[in-house]
Amino acid sequence: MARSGTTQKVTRIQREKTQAIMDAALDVFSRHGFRGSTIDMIAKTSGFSKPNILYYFDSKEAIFAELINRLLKDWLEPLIALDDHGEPVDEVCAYVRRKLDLAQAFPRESRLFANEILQGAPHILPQLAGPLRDLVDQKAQVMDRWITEGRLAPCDPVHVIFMIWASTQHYADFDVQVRAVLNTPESDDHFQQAAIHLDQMFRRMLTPA
Amino acid sequence: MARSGTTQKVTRIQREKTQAIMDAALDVFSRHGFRGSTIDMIAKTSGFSKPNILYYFDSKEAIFAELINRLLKDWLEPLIALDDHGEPVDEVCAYVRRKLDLAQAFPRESRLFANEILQGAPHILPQLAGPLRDLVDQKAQVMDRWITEGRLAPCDPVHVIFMIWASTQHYADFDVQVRAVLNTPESDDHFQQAAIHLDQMFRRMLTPA
DNA sequence: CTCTTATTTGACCAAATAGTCAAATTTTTT
DNA sequence: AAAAAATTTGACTATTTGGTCAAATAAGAG
Repeated sequence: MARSGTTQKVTRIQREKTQAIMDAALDVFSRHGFRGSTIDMIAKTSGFSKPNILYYFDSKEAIFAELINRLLKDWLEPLIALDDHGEPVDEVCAYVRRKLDLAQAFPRESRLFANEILQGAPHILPQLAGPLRDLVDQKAQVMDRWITEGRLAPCDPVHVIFMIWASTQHYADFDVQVRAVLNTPESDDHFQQAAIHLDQMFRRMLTPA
Repeated sequence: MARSGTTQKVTRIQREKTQAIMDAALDVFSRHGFRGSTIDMIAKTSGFSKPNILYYFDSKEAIFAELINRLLKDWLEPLIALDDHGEPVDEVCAYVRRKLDLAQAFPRESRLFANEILQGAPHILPQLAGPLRDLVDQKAQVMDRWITEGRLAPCDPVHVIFMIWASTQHYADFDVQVRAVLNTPESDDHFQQAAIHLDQMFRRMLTPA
């Protein structure tokens, strides 16, 4: 018996299988969204039978929920790491860089998140209005202080944060479009270009006159 | 008999109904993506019966295709309007403004497009690699000329365009998240804030030293 | 090795879904 | 007002889908 959330010895097989299933599910959900994905797709991708998958997870819903909850933690981390004792412009640019690296390293996670938000965030709206908002407010306050100290150019910190999210995640979420426009079906070269571009731009935006 | 694409007199009812169906379909597809949407949802949203919808469109696929093809035209227009005889920074900022207005006025279209790209652009990849790429290349050349003339700050024009797309569409596609973070469930106030913010930022990015 | 527990799956079910069709109804034409 | 054409829909089919279950198999404890 696996499944239930009660305290129970977790076998090696359980650990490995749940991980493999979640990995396959990430593949599928990130491409097709929740409603567009089927357990059969996850079964095929992972190589396990459908009943076997449902032995480890109660439902399709449960797989998705588990995925997105783990995701949210990693998602906040780069912003948490923004250090109010650091050099303002460098700190923001370092944050941009961390977000871009995350988009490059975890494009599936980024797309999963984008899909969820596009569909109205049915699973994580509370977390957005709670922990995420609190974190953004807190870091926006830090940036406001930097502005009054004349160490950061005047701006609307929250919208700057939106701009960072948008312009970094774009390279993961709109990957296909980026590749089509740049005519680079293979290779991740454009991430290097993007890193240079974004650093340059955010420096200009935020360096005090 | 409606349906077939051959030349045929189009009745008033045909015009009105196809329009109503496409409007309902936009609602549904933009929220759930292609695979996550059902003809029944479109039927319920539009108030017509399912067979009635299939009287006007050959298939679910056909409705989606029609929607996304019409969309693509409107999508390119703001960039086409970027005038190479205008004042560089003003031109780019005007483009930003047009894109943001579009995101505010047509959020469903923006989400539909985002959904399509997220899923790998199965329906419009050729258009991205064709007309879109050509247009972007052309406008990037204009911007490159402005840079050599010293009328635009040095930058990578294509990535600037990506940045414009990302940061404007963010307000439509990630609407739920924006509202959650700003704590403004109602009202479109944040679009006004965004307009000011984006104009300020892109001016700083692109005004020559 | 043997007993117990954990894992795996083929066969199945009920609901949802894309799409069909003939018959009924409405609109337009004459 | 008829006749012809266009529109509408209830009932239907075949397929897909989320999920169940009992029986079979594999792992682990003693």
